[in-house]
Amino acid sequence: MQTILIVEDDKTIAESICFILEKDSFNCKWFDNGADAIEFHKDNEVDLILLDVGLPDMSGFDLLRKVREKSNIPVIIISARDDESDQVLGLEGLGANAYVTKPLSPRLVVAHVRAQLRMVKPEVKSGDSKFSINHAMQRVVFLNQELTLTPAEYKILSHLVKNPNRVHSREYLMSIIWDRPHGSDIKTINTHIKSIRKRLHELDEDNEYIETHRGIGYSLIE
Amino acid sequence: MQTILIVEDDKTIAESICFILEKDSFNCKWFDNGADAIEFHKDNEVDLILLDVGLPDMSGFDLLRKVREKSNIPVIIISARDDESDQVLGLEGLGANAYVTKPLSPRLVVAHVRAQLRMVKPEVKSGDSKFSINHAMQRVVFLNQELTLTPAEYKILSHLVKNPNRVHSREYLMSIIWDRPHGSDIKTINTHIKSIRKRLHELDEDNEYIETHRGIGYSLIE
DNA sequence: AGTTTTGATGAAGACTTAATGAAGATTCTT
DNA sequence: AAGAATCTTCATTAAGTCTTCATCAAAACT
Repeated sequence: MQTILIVEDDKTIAESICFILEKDSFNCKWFDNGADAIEFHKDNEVDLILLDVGLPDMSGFDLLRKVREKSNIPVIIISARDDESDQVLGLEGLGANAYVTKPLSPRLVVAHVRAQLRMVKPEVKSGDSKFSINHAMQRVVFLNQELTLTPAEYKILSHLVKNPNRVHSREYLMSIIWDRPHGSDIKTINTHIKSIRKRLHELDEDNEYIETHRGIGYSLIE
Repeated sequence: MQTILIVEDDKTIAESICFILEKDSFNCKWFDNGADAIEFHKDNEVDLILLDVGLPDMSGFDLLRKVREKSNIPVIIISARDDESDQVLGLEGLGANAYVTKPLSPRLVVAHVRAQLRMVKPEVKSGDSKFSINHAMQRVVFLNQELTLTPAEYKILSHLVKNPNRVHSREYLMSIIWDRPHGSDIKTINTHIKSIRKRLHELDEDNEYIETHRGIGYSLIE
């Protein structure tokens, strides 16, 4: 599931876009101000940002600049101003990837989102991974054996398998386990990772597949 | 040199876009009809297509369909019609990557072109630097090897890599390490730099990449 | 050259973060 | 409601990291 971050102070617009995106099975996260959005982006995996340039607390361009310090994900700018110089500044100078102007149709926005994500994810499916997922059975297959996992373990490991070779923050992994906010300790993840590692070691003692990234989280190595 | 294919029957528009693109050191090829453009695309390397949907001999969407049979290069659609359903059809159905409507400013078109090409070729690094950043893994890549860095080292080095050839004061580098004020000795930076240098020397003994600027700070030389 | 200032270096100790094992709490099943 | 499985928390240990300090080396200044 891909996460779209929408930064837009107009609740109506945000909600209608979210509605369509979620129907299209995207995970949609809305913020009505830049500061919270930056905070979220810092700790979470975001696949694309929809950004209104006219925010109450900071310029959308400032936000884009901040985001670009950390990642290269596609950013689609939403603007009321049909002003060319703004567009050029956003696109050219800061690396936004597309530009839509208000009034906008949610369907068009979703089309843009899809167009961008299609570029970014060329779906790298290589056959030589030691992991695969048996969706129907809700099992992770490791070295041709089906692992016996608890629900939480399955959620974490299958996500790691689907997105290998990148760091996943503990916060993000937490959000995968529960559907709704749940105020429990971040260290819970350590324990789940521990038990996943234990199960992997039962089938392959010698290798470490889950790597710890101090201060951040974990990644699965292929 | 990257080649842009322009398919546009309005000579004035085509010429002004070509003019700016070529000034921007793109190689620009113009066709006023779809058939010739398809012919050219078949036998030549094209990096991006600018496509007017209102062509005399065939629908731009038909052309896009033909192009997509062969390649996945970015296609930017130029349209006089500001009609949503057309946009969605082009973007979603056939895999266009961006959409601009007439009347269009050549500068904006170039901005879109750059935005798209940046996505496709993220590894174009002008001076083919020996450094790059693997965001997903939160690692700095040096001479094609991923460096093992502590969090503080990663923060410092990745910042230097993103902003090479300029001096960064110790104070500033300190501020990068911590989120909140932290009253510790400025000389801490020296120690971090020392250990970064040590790691770099493990992969390249002979060169010094981090330069000391007495009384100020450090810089990374590309 | 001699003095002063600034940076490099290596190592020790303080501090932070993660792994571990086990116990308690919660949820699910029967 | 009992029992089993699972999830979360906790205390402890282990590992890794940051900062400081003392000492040495290099550069700048007189």
